Parts: sequence; C-alpha cells; structure tokens
Amino acid sequence: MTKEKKLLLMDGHSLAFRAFYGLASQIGNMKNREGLHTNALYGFHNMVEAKIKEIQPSHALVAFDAGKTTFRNEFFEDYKGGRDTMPAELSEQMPYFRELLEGLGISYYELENYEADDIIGTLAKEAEEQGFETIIMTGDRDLAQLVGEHTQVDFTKKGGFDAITPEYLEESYGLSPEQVPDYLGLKGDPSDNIPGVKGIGEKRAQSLLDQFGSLDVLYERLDELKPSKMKENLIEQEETARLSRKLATIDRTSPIQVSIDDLEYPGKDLEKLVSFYKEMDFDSHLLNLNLSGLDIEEEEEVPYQWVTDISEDMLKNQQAVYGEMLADNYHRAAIECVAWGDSEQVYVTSIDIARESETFKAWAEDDSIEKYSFDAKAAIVSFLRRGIVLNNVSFDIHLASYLLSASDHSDSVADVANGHNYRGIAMDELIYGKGKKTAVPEPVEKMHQHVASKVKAIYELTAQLNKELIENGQEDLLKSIELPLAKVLAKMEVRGITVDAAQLEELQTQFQKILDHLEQEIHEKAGEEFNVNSPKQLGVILFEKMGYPVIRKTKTGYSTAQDVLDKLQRQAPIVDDILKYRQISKIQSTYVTGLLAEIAEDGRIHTRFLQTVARTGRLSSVAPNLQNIPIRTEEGRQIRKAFTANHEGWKIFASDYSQIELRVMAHISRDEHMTAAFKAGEDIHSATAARIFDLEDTDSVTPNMRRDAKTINFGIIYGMSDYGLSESLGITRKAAQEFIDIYFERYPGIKNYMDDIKREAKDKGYVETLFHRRRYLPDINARNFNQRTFAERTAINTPIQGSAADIIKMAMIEMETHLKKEGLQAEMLLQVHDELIFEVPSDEITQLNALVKDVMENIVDLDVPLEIESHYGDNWYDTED
DNA sequence: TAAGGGGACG
DNA sequence: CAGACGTCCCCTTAG
Repeated sequence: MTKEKKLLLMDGHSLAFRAFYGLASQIGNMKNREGLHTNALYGFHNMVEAKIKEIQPSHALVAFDAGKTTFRNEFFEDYKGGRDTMPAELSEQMPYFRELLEGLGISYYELENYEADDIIGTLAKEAEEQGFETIIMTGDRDLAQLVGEHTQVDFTKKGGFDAITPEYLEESYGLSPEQVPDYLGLKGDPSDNIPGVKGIGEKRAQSLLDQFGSLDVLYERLDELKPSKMKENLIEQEETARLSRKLATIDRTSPIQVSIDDLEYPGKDLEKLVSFYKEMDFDSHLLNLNLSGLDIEEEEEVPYQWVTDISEDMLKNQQAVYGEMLADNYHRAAIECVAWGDSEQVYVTSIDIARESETFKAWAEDDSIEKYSFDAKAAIVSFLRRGIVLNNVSFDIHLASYLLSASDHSDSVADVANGHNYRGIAMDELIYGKGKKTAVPEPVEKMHQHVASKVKAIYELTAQLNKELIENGQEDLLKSIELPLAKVLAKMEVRGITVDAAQLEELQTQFQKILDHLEQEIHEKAGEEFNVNSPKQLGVILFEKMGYPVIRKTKTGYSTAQDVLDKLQRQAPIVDDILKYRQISKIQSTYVTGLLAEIAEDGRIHTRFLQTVARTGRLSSVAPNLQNIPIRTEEGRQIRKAFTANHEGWKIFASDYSQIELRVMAHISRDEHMTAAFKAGEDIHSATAARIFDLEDTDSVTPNMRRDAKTINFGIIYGMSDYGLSESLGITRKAAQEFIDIYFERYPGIKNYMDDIKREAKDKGYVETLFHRRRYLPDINARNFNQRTFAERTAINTPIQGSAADIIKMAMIEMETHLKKEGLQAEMLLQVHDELIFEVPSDEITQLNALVKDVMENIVDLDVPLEIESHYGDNWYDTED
C-alpha cells in the first residue's frame, strides 16, 4: 500500500508573526549568545513540530510573501498600506527561518508579485485534483475560502489551532467557502487595508449573503432592499465593494514553479538542525535530541580534586560552596556530594566526609569567611539538617538573577549561567535524566565533574552578577534584605509548625460523611450517577440533560465555576448541593488529606518558602502551601485548629499589617487625602466612602457604602477597568466609570501615580519597588490590547504589592534578630504576605506583643503610619485579641 | 505526563 | 477582542 497522501501547507509570515507575538513577553530573555532575538523562531519551530507530529504529512511546504508589493497593488495602490512595519526584534529573525526549515526538512517557496496565500491556494487546488488531504496552517482568516472536502485550514489561536472545515464555517459564520471573498469585500479587512462598504460589518455582511448568496446577485437584485443608509452606501460604493472582493480573492492559478512532487517531506536533517539549535542556543531542543541518542554533550572539563581528608589550606575566604541534590525538596533530598572552590581549584567530597570534618564545619560556621552560593537557603537548610552551620553566605547567584529580573525563572546553575552569557554548564537533566529516571550517573565521576563545573560557575558569576546589581542600584536589596532573609527563612522551615494529625483525622471522618450524603443527593436530583468532581460530566448534566441556560463557556466546554453556578441557584435546586460538595471536597482533598501527608516524623510540617518565584517580590510557599490555609468559611477554618504550639503552655501568636497595600499606595502616590485619612487613624474604606459619596463625615457611611468603597479601593490597586468594577459591584459599566472618575477626582494624587507609573514603565521598560526590586514589562508597548493593558495593570500593582513585600521581609529579619537579642524563646513560624505567625511561651506574650508592634510598625518610615493587629490562642483558629 | 478547570489564600 | 494583582494544589482528561 502506498503511503497516505497528506500535504501540509504553511503561511510563513503569518505564523512567524503569531509566534513572535505569542512569545512577546519572552523578547527580553530569548536571545542567543550573540544577542539575536529568537522568540519567533522558537515559537514557530514548536508550532510546526507539533503539527508535523500530529498529522504526519507526506508532503510539506512553507510559503512566504515575496516582497512589499504584489499584483494586487497594481489595481489598488494602498493594499496592505498603513501596516506597521515589522518590529526590528522580528525582522532580524526572518533570515534564519530558512535555516530552521532546512533543518526540519521542510521545503519553502516564495514567488515574486504574489503572496503566500496565492501559492497556498494554487497548491491546494493541485492537491485536491491529485487526491491529497491538505492541511493549511495560518493565522490569516482570509484563507478560510480555501476549505473544502479534502482541505482543512487550521487557524492559530491561544494555545493551539482551530480546525476550520466547511461545516464549521457554515455553523459559525453561515458562509460557504466561496462566499468568503464576497464577505470580506462587503465588510472589509482592516488588517490588509481592504476598505469594504462603509457601515457594513460582520453581522450585516453575513445577513446580506444569507439573503442573496453572493455579491453579484446582491447587486442584481439591489432594489429588493428597503431604502436605508446601508442601501445608499451599497449603491455608492459598488466599485469599492467589487474591488475589495477582488483583493480578498486568493489567486488559485498563480504561476508557481514548484509542484507537489517537489514537496515530499523527508523528515528532519539532524545535522543541520543541531547546528541551528546551537546557533540559537536552543538548549532544551538539543537536550531532547540527546535523550533520543545523539551525542552532543559539551560540558567544560573543570579540573577538580576528590578529597577524603579536608585540610585547612583547601578552605579559604570567598569560595563558592554547593551541595548537590537531585530532588527539589531539600528537607528530604539526599546530598549526593559537596563541592567548593573558585576559578583556580575545586574540591569535591561526600556529605559524610564533610559533616565529620571539624575543619570543614569550622570553615562553614566562621562568620568572617564569605561563601558564595546558588540558592543560599537550600544550602543552609540541607547543611543544618546534617549538623553543619553555614554562616556568612555573602552572595547567591540564584537570588541575584531573580533580583536583576523577577520574571527570570532560572532555577538551576545552568539556567542562570545561560541567562548571563556564561557557557559550558550542562543542564542537570543531561547528567541525571529526568522524571522517574533521575539518578546519579555511572560512573559517579561524571557527577563530580558536573558539580565542579557548577562551583566554578557560581564563583565566576558572583563577580559578574554583583557588578550588574550595583549598576541597577540593587546591591542593598540583596545584601540587606534577601540574603539575611534566606537565613531567617531557613530557620523557620527547619523549625516547622506542629500539626495535630488526630484532629485532622477527626475532620476527615466528618467531612467524608457530608460528602457521601451530598453526592447521593446530587445523583438523585440529576437522575443518574456521575462524577461530581468532573466539570465535563457536570456540564453535560446541568446544561444538556437538565437544560439550564449556559452562562459562560470555557475553551473545552461549559463553565461550571462558582460564579456561574451562583447565577443558576434560583432555578436549579441542585446547585446548592454542588457548591457545598465542591467546598467540602476542596477542604478534604487539599487541606485534610493533603496536609496529613505532609506531617513529618517530628509531628511538624516543614514548608519551603520560595524566594525567587513571585514576580512582585512576595514569597510563596510549597510542599505544602501554608499561605492559603482556609479562613473564609467556618468549615474550612476548622483546619486551623490543627495548627498548634509545640509545647504545653505555649500559644500561637499572629500579627498582621492593617491595609499595608493601601498605605503603601498612599505613600508612593503622595496623595494628600488618602495620606491624611491614614494619619488621622480613620477606617480607610469608610473614609473613602465618605469622600466619594460626598458625606460630611464617616459616621453617616452605611455598611453598603463602605463595602462598595472597599471594592473600589482594592480595584484601584489592581488597575481595574470600568468593566471589572461593574462586574464586582453589579452595576452598569457607565455607573462604574462614573465611580472611577469621581474617585480619581477626589484622590488626584492616585490618578497621577497611575499615569506616572505607566509612563515610567513605557520609558524604562520596567518598574521598581521602594527598595529597588525590579520587574521588566516587555509588553508595555505591545500593539495587542490584552498584552498591553495587562502590562499596564502590572505596572500599577507591582510597586504596591512589591513594596509591601519588601517591608514585611525587613520586619522578619529584624524580628529574628530581636528575639535572639532579647533572649526570648518565642519563634517565628510562618509568613502569610502581610502577617507573621509565632509560637510563644505564655509568659512571654506581653513582651512579644510589644516587640512585634515596635518592629513591624517602625521598620520603615513612610508618609503614613503602619499599624498592626495581634492575636493569640492555643491554635491558629483561636487567635483572639 | 501535561494542561485545563476550579478554588484556597493575601 | 477581553476584561482585577499575586500565588499553589487537587482532580479529571487527553495524549
């Protein structure tokens, strides 16, 4: 049997554009070592590779537009006029597409005077005649006119492709393929500067074609239309309409010099592809090839010495130190080997030799000896758990690269190195494998070699990144905040928090009964058994079987999210049960079962606070996340009863900042009215309500007014639009806009801040917090509305959320210092963004209460006071004043 | 194994 | 057109 005849045709420029904008946020960090941007090449490569894998074509071609002008310009000069020129970051990538395609083994073609569309249209026609199945990949909607029984057009969309078939076209637009040019002729196409008929958009074009079938028939029978403005336009602009159609019609008989036989797809040319990947620094692709058997490994061979006896002359001031672990949870992971050194010399040993060496331990602990690291906290924790105290870690290339750009998610030495033009470190996956197959390599020297190269890289990158930090004015942020914090967090993590398993198990039984009952109830009301946890099955039950109105769709089906179900609550008695089931089921799986599984042998939970994840500078918490323990519902809040103090007679003590983000905003914006309200000690939401509702004083503020003011205050911090506010207040968009206008009028300083910070982001390309934490916003000047407005909201929010994060981080460092200095036994356990949680002996409560207030409220001097509230109790649930 | 939906927190 | 910032985790489903 002959191979299936399948032709894949791709629209080169259109896909390149999509790839470029799809990865627009990566522009900043996707460059090869020569500084060439690579995001479009990367995205295009992935798109094409995925499609090839999916459809397994026998023939393939990428068509490109040849030049600026085509035959269409001969009869319409302005065709594609007014188009923005291609961004420089993209045009510099264009010459390399050919190289990439040669590596992928795909033919490419362009034809003077014609567009890629015409090449594709002509070949698709030929293919149809020869009995091929054709798939066309493009981002350009015009190509819909090519669909047919054996020709499918796949349009790019977020995260994949939409397959357009004649049936789809009929269903979604009510059009046949032949009607597409007529449709575009009527409504026009702004992206190609095709004018169309004035006043006719999508809807009218559709209904006209529905009625008359084609543009020609429409003009023959124009008198059937009732007199209207639209009819006048049609008459007046007949010539434009016909011209527009002509422009939108793909030429399926273009004089191409290739035929389908030339397009046979032979598969990848690995040699060419590898050299392309190397040129572009596509390390992950290289890695994939390697795992499938190709040897391209090129790690620099750093000389190292394996030691079994550690002597003093090996240990100096200002060396890099690193413990290798193959799993990310350093509380549990084994340390496979320990290494230290500098550019000249690297030593490698085992963790057992290191921990038994008094010489090594003394060096590690010596506060006058500086050590450089990758991930200081991981090193401190993993060493501490083995009796080695690691002091004076004076640099951390992981933290440094995060501070230089908070969006940089490098989380290995190789990543940081690659991101800073330092080559020669193999990716860990290459040495250790990935997923289930992760293991120490044979022979073990391969690992020692790898770790030695990391140590050298840490040492050398320390100098380089330190320089970059100084240039950015961020040296202090590392030295005075992040590095000291790493040590504080390390202690908190190792300490852990005591969780009462028996208590959780009791909850588990209770919740299970409720869940069983609710499930039964739901099945009864639905009239059949199904998995309530499956949004897909639930959607079918609610919207097909039971026929309730569809409120919103997701990309895969019906949305059954909470706010959707809320809207059905009145008419659908089943949704109460579903909502309750969801709520309890969440608590049961994530917080009861989930937390039980995380309790260590010491009866405590040891989370990890991630210091380099959140792009605003906040911490995050994983394995488990202890920053989202339920509090908003009573059932959920019960979980907190299981978090207790470790000793009899001790208490859990919690202090939280009141409105720290709004206070920070008042300070940054210098808005006089908001500042005054905080200074006067007013309830800020009431003060806002009084201001925007024109009240004499806060006494006449009703609870509803306060609630609305609170919504607006929060919305402002997030850069909310009129639409967003109207949704959350349940008012019209117009009313919401009026609210916002009044708000800005009454708080002009805040309005100025919003404008200034956006301006600044556009000029500099980044925003900063009060303490110089930096976040780049590559999309701030994007042409795409969503990307740009998202970047603008981020510009507004990041300095606020990020400065608040800076402040509590400083307070944590200070608290740890003071607890020690004042000889308190109390210990800090957790941070939840604006809140610190301690355990404390009862007789220290008064002292702790005073200390925490002093530290947290005075850690920085803003234009407004900082205030905290503190509570304590036997567990995290019972924290009364 | 990865992606999407959904939901917990500040 | 979509549509309030920042996280992490569980479950189901598709590959």
